[in-house]
Amino acid sequence: MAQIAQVLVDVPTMQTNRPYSYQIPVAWQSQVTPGMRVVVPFGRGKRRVQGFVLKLDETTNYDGDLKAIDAVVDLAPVLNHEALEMTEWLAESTFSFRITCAQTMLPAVMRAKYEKQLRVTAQTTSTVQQTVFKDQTEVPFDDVATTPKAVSDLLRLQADGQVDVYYHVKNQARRKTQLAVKPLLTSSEFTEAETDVRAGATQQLALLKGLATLNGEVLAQKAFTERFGVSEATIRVGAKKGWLEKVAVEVYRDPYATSNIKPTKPLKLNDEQQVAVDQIVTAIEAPKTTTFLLEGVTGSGKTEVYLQAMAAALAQGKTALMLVPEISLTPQMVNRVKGRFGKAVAVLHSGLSSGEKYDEWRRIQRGEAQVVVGARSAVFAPLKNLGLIVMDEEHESTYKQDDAPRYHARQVALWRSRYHNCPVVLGSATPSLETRARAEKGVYQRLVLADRVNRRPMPSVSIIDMKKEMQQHAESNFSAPLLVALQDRLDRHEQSVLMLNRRGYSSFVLCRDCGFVLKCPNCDISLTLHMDTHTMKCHYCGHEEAIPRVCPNCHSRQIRYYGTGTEKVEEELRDLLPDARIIRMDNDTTRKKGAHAKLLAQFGSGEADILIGTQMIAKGLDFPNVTLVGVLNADTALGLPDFRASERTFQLLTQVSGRAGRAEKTGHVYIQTFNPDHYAIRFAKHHDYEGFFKYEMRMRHQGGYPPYYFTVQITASDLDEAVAAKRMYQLLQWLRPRLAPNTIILGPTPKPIARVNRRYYYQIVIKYKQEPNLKQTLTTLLHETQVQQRQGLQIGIDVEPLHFM
DNA sequence: AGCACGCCGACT
DNA sequence: GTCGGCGTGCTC
Repeated sequence: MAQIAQVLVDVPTMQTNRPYSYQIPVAWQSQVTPGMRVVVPFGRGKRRVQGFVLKLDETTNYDGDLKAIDAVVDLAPVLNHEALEMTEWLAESTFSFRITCAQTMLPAVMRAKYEKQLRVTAQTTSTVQQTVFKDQTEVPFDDVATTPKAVSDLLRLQADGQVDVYYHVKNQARRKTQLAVKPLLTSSEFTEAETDVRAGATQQLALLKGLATLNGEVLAQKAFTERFGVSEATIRVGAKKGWLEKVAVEVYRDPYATSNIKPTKPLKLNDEQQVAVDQIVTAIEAPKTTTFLLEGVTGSGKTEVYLQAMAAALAQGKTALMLVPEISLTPQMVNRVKGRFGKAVAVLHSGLSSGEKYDEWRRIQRGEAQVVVGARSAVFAPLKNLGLIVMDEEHESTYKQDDAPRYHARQVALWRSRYHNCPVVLGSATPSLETRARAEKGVYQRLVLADRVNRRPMPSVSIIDMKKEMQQHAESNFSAPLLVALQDRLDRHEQSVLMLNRRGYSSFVLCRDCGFVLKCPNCDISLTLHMDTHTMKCHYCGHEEAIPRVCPNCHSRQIRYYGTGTEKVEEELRDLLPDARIIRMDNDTTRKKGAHAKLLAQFGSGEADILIGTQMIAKGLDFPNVTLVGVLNADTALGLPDFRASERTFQLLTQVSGRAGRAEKTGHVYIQTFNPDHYAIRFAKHHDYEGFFKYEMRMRHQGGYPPYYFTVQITASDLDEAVAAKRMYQLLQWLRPRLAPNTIILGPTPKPIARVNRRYYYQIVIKYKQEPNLKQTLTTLLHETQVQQRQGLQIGIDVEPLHFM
């Protein structure tokens, strides 16, 4: 019997990024298995932390005294064999801690919360009882230890044995239970009991009849009272008479319980779709680790291909995972999948409460759900026997996590497909260059849906040169042609969608006399005006202050807001088209849970003529009556110092164009831009992905960027700008001789937003073709910089970063 | 991370 | 002398 457990402890540092051996108490030796959470003592004090059992051993090569596991948190492993292996791989490939990776794979509520408490002991004197504990037996350490003096006093008391330090390791995961009625007699016994009750006791008779019909099954109390017309009071009487027992049964928090979803049937496929489905199904049945790139314009029926391929996986007795960008995980999308697969579907996205996420996760874990639809982190869904992984809109940057572990869901999906020996389908109308290039080389198998379902034509696109417009009209967000088109749609009772590209753009306050711009005191960026709260906010650190009435610099009253927010656009449009009914969708109006869906539903049912929004309206929505799409500022992202700016602009414009004319009415798109000749905009006008791909590949080749090179970004930040800069130059010196001669190192440069939260950021970008020792080199780097971490210097490594700013 | 240990200055 | 400041090393 294994008596030693290798435990990964919840202490995210470089030094503790390895398993520690613990003695398993005899009583638990048959119970503890790899993948379970445990509570272990760690460190010289009385600290206790949560940990994951990685493996069991008979022996250990640690020659000190082993400590023993304090508590076992789970009855069954929460990380299976696959997850444990994935932890190792993920930590190594993203340069993050194993414990962080393990926690990332689980619902947030399964992360332990720690509370340091002070407890009374037998030696506690009444004076201490009064001063420290008041009338409690336990107080939070931080409540008492407020000053250095108080801390040293407490330490003395602890040495005296007057107080005891205790760490609570709290599992936040809570199961929801419901009161239920459990019959204690058989049906015939209930029928017999009817003769025993007093004449006229109709309620009790109803209760007995009800209990008899249950045939021993447990039923929720609420359902029982409704079905049999018995009051709670009567149930209490029944419990007293020994007829029934009130029990708590576990229930899942089902976020979609009240929604009424109609079952859907598979649609008839066109030839291209059929070819795609056949190829994928062949790979599922083989089974074979194949990566498909399903390339299809908006409206070409990619989703139907996914659904039918997923159905094939289920038919094989396997499971299916479908990843969708957070933003397109709309009720429409969920309903479509739930309509096809019903109760087999679990949904995971950020809109769920933490309890709902936990319950959905458990349904998957227990094998009660065979289909998972979800955003980025759903890629870790504990599905067993995976038959297919689908990643819709694979080019979306939300698939990359911005903080540690900085993983890309696509990489995780590919890893899992190798583990399960199953195909992956990457779908997009505008694949990322990396993916499309791999398809070109034959690494991925390309499937193309060139036709739109029903042969609908693509919308026509007009490019409007805003430089010319500005010369002719006063400063306005709306060009003359766009306004005419909007008025025309109003007259014809058709709907319009207007998109304001917020990337690289914001409304800030500027003094027209001295040019002063109000900036965040902590960060290096201008504050954004929020009319809803009447404050200036920093989008990076959350700093908030009042809107200035006079310029803080020159005291002029000519301080105005500048730039464009959705609110300002809405205001202007109400002026220009007073009769139009307008709905605005942005972070402010959709913050509340369900607001997003509600606004879309309003627009869908024709309660408004025009929908104004940010990027969030570019995806997933499909309204047949929308015949006009306007992009107010196509090129704000083009000015950003990022080699992916063109790619993002092209993708966004193509995507938003797809919102026009999805039904029998043809659509028209107006793109307002200051760069009408930019290739990203020209190719978007002609819906020419191939043209864009070829052109952009040439640009990437010239610039030495992905997919021709791999990239790694190293960031250093410090409260002192000079320290951050100096360390980065030292790092460059250290790095250069360790890397191949043809590897390019860019920087160090201050990040475009150099200061965030009072810290100064510097970055180095490594571009390489072949660096077999890179992993080792960077790991060494992390180990060597950990000493300086104490002094406040933070080092971050991002493999294949998506944002270079 | 969080804790103990150890080495220096300024106080009862 | 000792209290407590912080730099350093270690956690099974």
